[in-house]
Amino acid sequence: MQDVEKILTESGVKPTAIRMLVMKEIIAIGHTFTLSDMEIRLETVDRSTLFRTLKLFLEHKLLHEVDNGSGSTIYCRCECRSEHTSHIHFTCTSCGKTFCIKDIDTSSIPHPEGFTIEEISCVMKGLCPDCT
Amino acid sequence: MQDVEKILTESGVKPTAIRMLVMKEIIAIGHTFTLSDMEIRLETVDRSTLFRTLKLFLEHKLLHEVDNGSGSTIYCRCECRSEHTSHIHFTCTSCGKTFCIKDIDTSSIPHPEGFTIEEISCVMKGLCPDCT
DNA sequence: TGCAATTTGCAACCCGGTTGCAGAACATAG
DNA sequence: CTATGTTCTGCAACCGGGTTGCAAATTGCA
Repeated sequence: MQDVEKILTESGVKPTAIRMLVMKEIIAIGHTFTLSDMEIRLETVDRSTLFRTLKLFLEHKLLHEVDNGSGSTIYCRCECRSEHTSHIHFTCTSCGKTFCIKDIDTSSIPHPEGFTIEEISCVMKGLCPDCT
Repeated sequence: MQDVEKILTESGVKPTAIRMLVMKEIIAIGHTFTLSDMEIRLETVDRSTLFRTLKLFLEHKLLHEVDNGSGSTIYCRCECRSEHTSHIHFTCTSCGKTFCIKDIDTSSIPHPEGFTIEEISCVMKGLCPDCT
């Protein structure tokens, strides 16, 4: 188990009991998750507190957001959080997990002429290696 | 003005007054739109009726859906609706319009190893030619 | 220990999407 | 032209995710 308190303080987040609990859970989950996932796993913690905690983590780069078009925000704590390359995400239609595909950079996607690109969001859906 | 009634009947949609009104508005808009856009433009028509009408149009391939991660569904009636290649979409951060980029096929995006791809959703954000 | 600042929980709201239901419009048979 | 069954529409209400105001609890520090 990584030192949760250290992770928080190093990112400038005051390590309250709840925040450490949430970070511990994030690490336990391993892959991506939603606010609802967290609500279910940490029943004792209020929805709004979880929301604010995850928002704080986002601001401090402890997490990043993935948009897979499901409508609900997906949070992800993967190693790429310190890098600045934007990458593709993959959502498995069988197990529901979302993955960061770190080895494909979005800059390898052809750019349309006449448009100035600021951000690329690319999500693939299908079967992950475990579900194939 | 294209013959709205003909467009509907040819797709197997019964051309009621409201449906013709909606289709006329879709053509007038020209680019993409949301349910809320339509609500504002056709104030006299009920939200649920518009919702059901657009859903019907989707089913009959008179429209297609774009997911730009905004949470709300974007509808689009572009020429590509008859083609089966999936393409990239672009949302302008200045004027808010969403465009279908028909000349870039999503199959040109590198695929990750071990994953079976069923669907690719790729949305770029930035400035459109008009706003650059 | 005491007080100010921060964090948390509760309740409520917003917004987009969606549904059940009843009445309106329509189409068809007699 | 009327009666009947079907389809369409509007209303009201609900759902789920996100978000906020506020008061109570907790925390940090003098």
